[in-house]
Amino acid sequence: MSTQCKEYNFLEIEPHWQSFWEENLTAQAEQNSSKPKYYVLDMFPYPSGAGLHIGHPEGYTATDIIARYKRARGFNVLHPIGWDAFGLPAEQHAVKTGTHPASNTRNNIVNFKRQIKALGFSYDWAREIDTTDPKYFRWTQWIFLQLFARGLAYVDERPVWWCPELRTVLANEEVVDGKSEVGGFPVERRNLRQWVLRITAYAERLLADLKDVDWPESTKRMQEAWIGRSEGAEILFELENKALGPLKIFTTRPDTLFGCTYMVLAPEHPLVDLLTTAEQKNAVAVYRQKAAGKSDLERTDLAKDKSGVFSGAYAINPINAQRVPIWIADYVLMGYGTGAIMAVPAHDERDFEFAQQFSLPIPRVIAGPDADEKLPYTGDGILVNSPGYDGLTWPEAKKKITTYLAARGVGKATVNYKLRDWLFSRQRYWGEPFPIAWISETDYRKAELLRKDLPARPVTFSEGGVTLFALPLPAQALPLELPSVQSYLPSANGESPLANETPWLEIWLNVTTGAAVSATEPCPAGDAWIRARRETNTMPQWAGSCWYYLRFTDPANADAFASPEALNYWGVPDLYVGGAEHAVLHLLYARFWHKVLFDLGVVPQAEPFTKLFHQGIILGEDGEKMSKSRGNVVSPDTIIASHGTDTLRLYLMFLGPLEAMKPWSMQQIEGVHRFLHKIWRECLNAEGSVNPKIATDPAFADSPEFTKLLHETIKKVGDDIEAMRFNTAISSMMIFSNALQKAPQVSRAAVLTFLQLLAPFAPHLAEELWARLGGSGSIQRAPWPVYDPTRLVTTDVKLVFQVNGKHRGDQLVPVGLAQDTAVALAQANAKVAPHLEGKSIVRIIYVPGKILNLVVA
RNA sequence: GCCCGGGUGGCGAAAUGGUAGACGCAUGGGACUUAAAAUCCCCUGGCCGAAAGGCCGUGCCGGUUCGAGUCCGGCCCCGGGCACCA
Repeated sequence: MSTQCKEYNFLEIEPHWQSFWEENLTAQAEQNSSKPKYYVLDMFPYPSGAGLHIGHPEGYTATDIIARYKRARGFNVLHPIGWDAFGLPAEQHAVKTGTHPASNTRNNIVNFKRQIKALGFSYDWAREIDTTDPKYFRWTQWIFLQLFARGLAYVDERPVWWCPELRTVLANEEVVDGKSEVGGFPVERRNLRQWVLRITAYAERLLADLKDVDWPESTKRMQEAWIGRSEGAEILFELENKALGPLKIFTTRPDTLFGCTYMVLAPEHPLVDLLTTAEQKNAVAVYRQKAAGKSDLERTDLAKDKSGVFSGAYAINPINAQRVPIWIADYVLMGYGTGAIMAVPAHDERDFEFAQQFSLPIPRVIAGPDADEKLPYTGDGILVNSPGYDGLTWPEAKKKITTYLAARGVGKATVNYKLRDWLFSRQRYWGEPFPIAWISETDYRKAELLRKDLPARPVTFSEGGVTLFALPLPAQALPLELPSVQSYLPSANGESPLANETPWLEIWLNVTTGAAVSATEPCPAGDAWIRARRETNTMPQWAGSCWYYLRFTDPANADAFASPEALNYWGVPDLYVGGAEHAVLHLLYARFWHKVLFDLGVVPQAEPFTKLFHQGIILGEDGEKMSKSRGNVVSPDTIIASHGTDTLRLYLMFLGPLEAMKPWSMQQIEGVHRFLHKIWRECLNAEGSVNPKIATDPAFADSPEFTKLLHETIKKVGDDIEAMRFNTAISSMMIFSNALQKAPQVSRAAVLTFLQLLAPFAPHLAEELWARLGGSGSIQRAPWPVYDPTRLVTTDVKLVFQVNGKHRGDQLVPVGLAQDTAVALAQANAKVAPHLEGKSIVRIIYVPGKILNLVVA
């Protein structure tokens, strides 16, 4: 049932059809369908208090068009949405107001949902998920247990980014230019007990499998760079003080071993204290302290000035037995390789700078093609000053020297990655609690007899001389829910607010069932009960988004994160759309978890996101990034009220290529709005009844040109949707509507077909006009129009005449015109002839139907 | 510094190596109207020209080609990412 409005009253039409669709379940994915499946997914939003940003509907409109198009093409479409609702802003709000983050989150979700519904997206709301729902995070915790059982989770005291303002640690990736990504607060280094996930164990596969996914090349490159694989060798340098054992270094250039004139240890290197000589002790201690006080920002940003201090110790170069001084310098990072390097100043820019500063020798061992390149020389070349290896090329020498060292047991070829293990804990309240209890060694030994899900090696942590063992809760005890707390404020020493909740924290734990009783109560009877303290850290926001795309296939399942049937049928998203800002973080973490699940045999594919697309950023009208402070923010709510969501959707797609960064324009949106008004007027007269130009007689035939254009438009719109070129799809619909307007009379069928093309883009208007023109059922259920290739055939084409490559004229000619005839026509053409006068044709290039180029001299 | 994108009218943009500027916006002119809005029609890359027409034109310089926005080489500018990773 359509509305009765006489004019294009989008404020009446849009809510009308939104409730119609909601009541008639147009968007729900079918269960047990024999249709082919299509799974199209948006990156689900964090429901912030600020509401929907204009960038959200950009990507969401694109996926909605695809979803509606695929449904019309006979696919069973899964198009879900949910909430990535754990996270810092909600918690900071809780800290400020003292209200539970859950209630704030709930309010935000209500608002987001209202906004998203007002945009008319065809999400399957029956599959809505919320990462903070215990029914959901139960499975987040379950996946963590799988990682834990496989030895992929461990605890480590390590220097981490601590943000005093946020009172939490942040992952490397969450720190930008020495400030927190959220809020932009300064961060500092602190040593804290942390959960860490062994993502480095998957480095090779995360890198190799990038070749199998259809992603933007730039995003693949970013992940490649992030993983940062480099091949080289580990080499052992004997120390003069043999009692200390060898010094292990990593280098990608074993071929330059003869050029090593000093060694560098990172200030944090464990050997520093041991090998520093008495005379140097003071200087080294001072330097180390200074280095420790520097943030990484200072260590890298002020990078150009190298600093360091001599340790007083020497190592022996394994290739030529030379004595090499050992320096301590913070340009070597403890976190990469072995935290120690051999310095080859002649062929490494950093070593060169350092050597110059401290007047260390810089002997050349690689000669480039030109006799005397300036040092440092990092290019290709052959070895010199390397007795026994002179004259070899770089790769040959690399191989030969590595082999030589390996044969003597002082070196081996290795691969290093920049990728570090993933810091997985936050000292916060508003996140998934770890399903872990800390217990004594005695109790752990007992648990080992009762439990089969413990890791091969126990995860332990020592503090104040006591070693605690990490016992996972049994899966049946999940979810482990958050206790209610008095204060959401973390303690200043870096412990989560959960650490203050003694009744939740200190417990009697049943090892086999995971049942818990507060330790203030007497210990329940039975052997399985032990004393335990719960883990107080919570998981980072990334956890919930690492696997949500799997939950959508079977969101209500209480026995598994999703059933094998659902996972087999729906698989992974066929298309995943979201911002490029997640190029490394979310997308890398999710790939890691997916591969773990794949290894467990619970998901059938090795990669989660086969096809990925990033929508571009929409700038303000001033061409700057939208921001409150600039006052150039455009809110979807405002536009929906002034122009309607169909206009907004169409405009967002018409702006330019989806992936491009483009400025918003209030003038341009009027053009798109007029286009929709025009379609309305062509379909309906001022009284709101069918425009008399639309032929009611089914025998009425459109002109051949009009029919041809219709079929061209069907083809173009379909092709463009498939290729996600929505802007040109809309152009072609505008061209058609211009023809529609000029035609004195048109068939009803042609107009209905056109409305179907428009329907994925402007579903409300299309549905309304479809109903008023007597289309049967919902336009959303009508099968996608098929173009007739025979209608696209043209008999006459415009042939362009060129003389010496310059356009000189053109003429309408029959398709498949013979070359001789074409040349004769050109010669006879009044505009072409003068350019041929007095000249002879030396060459003819004829592309039938396109161009005839006469080369004359 | 390194790795990706991208530079086309007044503006957003379009163009399997084959008429550069489709489509839309804006500007100007006209029709309708008492008037306005809305709508419709026409013009609109630059220069020369009364016109017909000509010349130039896709960041810059060169090259390949009958023909280059598109391919190749070298630069310049803008945006994004990485950045002492040995």
